[in-house]
Amino acid sequence: MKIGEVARAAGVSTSRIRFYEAEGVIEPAGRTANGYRDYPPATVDLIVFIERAQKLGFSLREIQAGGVASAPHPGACDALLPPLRAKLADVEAHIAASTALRDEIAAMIVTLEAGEGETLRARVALAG
Amino acid sequence: MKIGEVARAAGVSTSRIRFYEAEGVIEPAGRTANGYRDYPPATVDLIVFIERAQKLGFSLREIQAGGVASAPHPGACDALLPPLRAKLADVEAHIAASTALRDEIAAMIVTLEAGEGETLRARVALAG
DNA sequence: CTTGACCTTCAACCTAGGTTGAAGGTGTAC
DNA sequence: GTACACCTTCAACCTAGGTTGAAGGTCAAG
Repeated sequence: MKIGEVARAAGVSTSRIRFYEAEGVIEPAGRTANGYRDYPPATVDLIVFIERAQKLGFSLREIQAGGVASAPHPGACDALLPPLRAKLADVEAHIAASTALRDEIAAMIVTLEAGEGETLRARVALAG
Repeated sequence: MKIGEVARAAGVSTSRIRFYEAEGVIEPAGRTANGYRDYPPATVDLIVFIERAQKLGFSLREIQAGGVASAPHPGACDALLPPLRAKLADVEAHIAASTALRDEIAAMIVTLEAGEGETLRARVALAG
């Protein structure tokens, strides 16, 4: 598949695919006689996967390190477990912090509604 | 307070404080006769607050738009109510998204632990 | 044979959130 | 009177994840 075909199929720009390749996130494409990149069809799924992983909060470096691009056989996917567990812990901490923030903002609103503006700054400073 | 004092008290660099001021996230400091910035002590709390909000996923622009820096005297604090309410909704949406993300990551871990590496690609591709 | 849609490389630019460094003024202490 | 910490501005640099544009090669259609 030419880069444009892959791009359309995966819903990304061609420049992004070249960028991924240059960064080593996906494997270098083969080349046709005229020098055009020639991708295997699986590249489309791979790019969709990468997009998805990014949305899950993984950086391209993490995705690359996870060996996603070169994880053909089941065994190699095990490399994804440690970063996934770490990410899970991150996200859980984040949820806890966000929940605390929500409560705090709600409390600030109550304070303001009660007309006790002066105490707001103190509340903000003390919280967290 | 001079910028260095504020920086030490808040645990940030002086360059960062100048940066915040330049970006309009905090109000411009007054100046002493020799041209040094002169901050009110409350700036320390404000910077601590900004740090905290950032850690929870708010951008400087959002913090700025929230009018945090210009929350002055009690009366004007009412101006904070609408942005605060908006922020509350944001945070709640954020929590919901993070929770969904957590569940998804947990599901991926389970898939990997079950040794079904081949299905990971499909799961990831289909999710979201 | 030229038009238009592709493809190539490389370099420059973008946002976000800063840091680093050069060049210079200020203030206090010995 | 000079050393040293502190302040000023401004410009350049950094990572991340790309996009945009210039300059040019390729290919099928009309």
